[in-house]
Amino acid sequence: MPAQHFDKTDLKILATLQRDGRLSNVELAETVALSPSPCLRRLKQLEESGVIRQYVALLEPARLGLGLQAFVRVSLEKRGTTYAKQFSEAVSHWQEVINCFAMTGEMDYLLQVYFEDLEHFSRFVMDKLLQHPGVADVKSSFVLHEVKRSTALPLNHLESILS
Amino acid sequence: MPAQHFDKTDLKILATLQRDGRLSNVELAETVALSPSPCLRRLKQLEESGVIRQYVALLEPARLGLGLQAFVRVSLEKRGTTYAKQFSEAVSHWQEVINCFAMTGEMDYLLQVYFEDLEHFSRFVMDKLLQHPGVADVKSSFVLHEVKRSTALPLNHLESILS
DNA sequence: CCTGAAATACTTTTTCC
DNA sequence: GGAAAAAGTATTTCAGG
Repeated sequence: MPAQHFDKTDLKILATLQRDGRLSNVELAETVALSPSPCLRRLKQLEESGVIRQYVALLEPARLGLGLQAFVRVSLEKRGTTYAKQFSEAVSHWQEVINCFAMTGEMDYLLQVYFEDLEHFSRFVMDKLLQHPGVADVKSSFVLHEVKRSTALPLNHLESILS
Repeated sequence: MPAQHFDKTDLKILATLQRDGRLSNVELAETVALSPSPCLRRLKQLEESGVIRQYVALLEPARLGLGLQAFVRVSLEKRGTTYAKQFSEAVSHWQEVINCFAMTGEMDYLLQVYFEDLEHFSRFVMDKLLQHPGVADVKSSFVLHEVKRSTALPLNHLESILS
């Protein structure tokens, strides 16, 4: 699954949809300087190839009462892969956890989590994380403010590949 | 900007759009068991109130040649707020940086970054991060694999508020 | 591989109940 | 909140360059 062949127009389409995922095909075609039919052809191809994974609405955490964002570093006791599997399974069910990555370094997992307040956070750590079998260590850092928040991946490294 | 008043239908709309941001109003209305007109009324209101921040397409990093994901913890020398402002400004221009948070704890900033490979990563650290005035320390961890990847915020904590 | 045009099908929007 | 009508767009296909 290496990078396929994209031309400039493909990259424009991807860049545009990363900013506004609700554009109609006609609007998209305009912004990438193409007529609707080839634009739609390309779009379908990009969707089917899996480069475009999903279209989503991004919500504002603060407006939903989720005023506290944190990153939690978790390490597990090493007993084969049993704990790891269990932990992955549990994480996928915990709704506070938006993202979870298995990491290199001192900690095994990095969790990105949202909470209403510190009490909510405390319950999460006490009742879920620390109750979970194999969890050896938990360290948390809280987000003071968001300097940059985005979902858009860089694409310009692909521009050099094409003419 | 605390949580406004949402009823069950509002929450269904938000939950649905978090999963599929391209649904038309008619489709959305069907899935939340409402007719199109009140559904559109609610949607517009949710958009204008700012709960819905943006609609985006999510791309697949691996398909774009971005096989290396990392979290970089940065601390700055403490000299008033000058360095902090400069750093925030720089970060917003660095395309490798998807997210940047000012944090509590040992490190001042946590950066989520994507790279083609280790060489690309190395250039970023050497040429950008370490060249930047005031950067005192840089520590990196790499993502081994994604256990959970999402953009959907939890909403069920709001359900208890309503009847 | 793109353009343009034409037909078809939907969606949005509005008004009223 | 629902229904229906009207207007406006989008999608899709096809012929042609």
